[in-house]
Amino acid sequence: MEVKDKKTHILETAEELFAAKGFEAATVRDIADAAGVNIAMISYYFGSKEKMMESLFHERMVSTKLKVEQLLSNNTINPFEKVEIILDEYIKKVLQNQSFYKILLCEQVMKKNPEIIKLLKELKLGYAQMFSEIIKEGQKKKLFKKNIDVVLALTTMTGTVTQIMISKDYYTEFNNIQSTSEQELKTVLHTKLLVHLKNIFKTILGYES
Amino acid sequence: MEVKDKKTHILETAEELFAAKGFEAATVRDIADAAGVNIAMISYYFGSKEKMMESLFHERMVSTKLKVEQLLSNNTINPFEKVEIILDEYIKKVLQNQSFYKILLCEQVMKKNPEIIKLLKELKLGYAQMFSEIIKEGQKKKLFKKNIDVVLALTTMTGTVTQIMISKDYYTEFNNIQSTSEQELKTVLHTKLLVHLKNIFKTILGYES
DNA sequence: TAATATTAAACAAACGTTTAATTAATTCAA
DNA sequence: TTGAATTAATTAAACGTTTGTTTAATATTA
Repeated sequence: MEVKDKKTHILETAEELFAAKGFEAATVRDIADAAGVNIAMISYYFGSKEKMMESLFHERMVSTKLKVEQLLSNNTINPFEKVEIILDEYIKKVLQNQSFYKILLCEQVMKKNPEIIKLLKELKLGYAQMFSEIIKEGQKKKLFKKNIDVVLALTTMTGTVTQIMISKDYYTEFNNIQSTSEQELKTVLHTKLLVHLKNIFKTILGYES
Repeated sequence: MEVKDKKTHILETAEELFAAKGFEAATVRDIADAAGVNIAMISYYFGSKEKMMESLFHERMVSTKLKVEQLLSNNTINPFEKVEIILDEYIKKVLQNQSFYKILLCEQVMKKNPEIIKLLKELKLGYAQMFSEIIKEGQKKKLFKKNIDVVLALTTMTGTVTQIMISKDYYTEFNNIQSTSEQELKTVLHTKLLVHLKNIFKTILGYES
């Protein structure tokens, strides 16, 4: 196996264990064993357990920014359709990368690692800035109402999706959903979340289709 | 100091440290030092660190149930007003007990302690059941629309409020809010959240005032 | 006097990290 | 293309700390 593949493999293993047990409870021995490598390889490759976590965040947060900027500059799509795309992409992203978003959630609670806090802040404010421009565009075209609270709107998006992720067992149990596969459940949740959030955002933005 | 006061004091100290550092990272020495008691007192009073955490959950989750049942049986309040009261109470509760709700969030992610999972499940399903009855009442009176997704609605409530709690720094920074005190910020957030969620719930429930 | 509360010290186990030795891979003049 | 020289990867073992918990002695209260 190539070096980069091996690093990636360790990082993916660590990601799952961090999400399942938490950063402190997931020991380097756990991770090394699960990844099938010697315990010393973690210091060798990443420097330390903490830096391994930072590597994970760098790795996962690079892919987020690109698509969005293309979306912004596209003038053939109307503002609410852009919002719909953002909702769709975000839901997809969270459901497909649940482990990372669980870690992200806990890191937001603790705020312990300064490097991660910095990354998170960039991401959040960047996201808000971008969303803010879409809203301005919609307001200029008289499609959206005035005085929209950008952060509060985004909070409802991230909050709702994240909350479903960590409590989907209750969702399936309360609604008597017997999904055959995990992938099928994701599809159901994606659809329901999208409809739900689209309606909410119509209200938030004052948009009438 | 009385025994019960001392236990409570240790539990409150532990609550803050669990929220700030996470369960694993907050050591019994940290907690004992911060509480000003000998380290052995934690095993003496609670049995273990894990049981101390369970004690905390028992303590904090008792107070939740009472008020709600009174609300349900009150026939002088119309269903949407009941929803408004639930929103108001929930926002207040989270903002006033942020440490506990941070811990709660992380525990929902990890799902490690079976005793806590059990408590959480009871609480969540109970809450959904109660909310479901209010909705049925509203539907019977033709105030609410049909086919309302109870869990998804509650998810937006808990998700939005929780998310604001863990990212209020971004909220204040993006909106240039220079609050003089923490209490004042809570008041502002409470008001904004309540208006925001009321509007969302009008949409979700199909309620027109 | 008996039960309870509190203490400092010690406990074994587990933690993240490092070491020093060994194996594998790469480099490059002959 | 070969084969010694150099670098990189991998290992088992050990490192010093720190972990949660317990002990046995002492102080306090009932």
